Amino acid sequence: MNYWLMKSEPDEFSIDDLQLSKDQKTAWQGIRNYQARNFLRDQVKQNDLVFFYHSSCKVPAIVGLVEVSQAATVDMSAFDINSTYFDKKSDIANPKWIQVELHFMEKFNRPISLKQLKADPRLTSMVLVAKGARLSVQPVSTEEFEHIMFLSR
DNA sequence: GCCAACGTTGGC
DNA sequence: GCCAACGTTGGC
Repeated sequence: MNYWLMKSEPDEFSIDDLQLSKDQKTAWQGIRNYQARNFLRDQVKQNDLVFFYHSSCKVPAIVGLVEVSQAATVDMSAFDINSTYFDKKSDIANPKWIQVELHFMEKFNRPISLKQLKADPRLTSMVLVAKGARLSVQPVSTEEFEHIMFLSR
């Protein structure tokens, strides 16, 4: 079992959008960064737990917990010319981009802001708080996971 | 909206 | 394969 953090801009897709969706599941499409793609392809497994992070918004924060309901499959949005995630250099005979499926678990009563995460001495080695960390799919250690779950209660 | 940090592209 | 130029991310 591994733990992850995945970023989403709430204006695009928020934890509320996921909770209110029909089956509370979403295809996590549009990852167009190789490091993030490699995590999705090689390490993110079914039943892994994922912190849902809101980025590029008023209060950047971990806002909830989701579960990987399906491991890596091909992200077909790369071949959809009408998709915002269309990648004209992507070849359907040799798919490059990967998606997973996420399932809603909970929305935190107490979201944990980036400010709070940065200030916490137990979280100084989190990928998220590292300078210039832009990675949109990133690993979370067991210790970090448990501490953040504690903070959310 | 600014801009620092980072990733990608492409000329050489 | 280097690296300057460019594009993107994302906090502030």
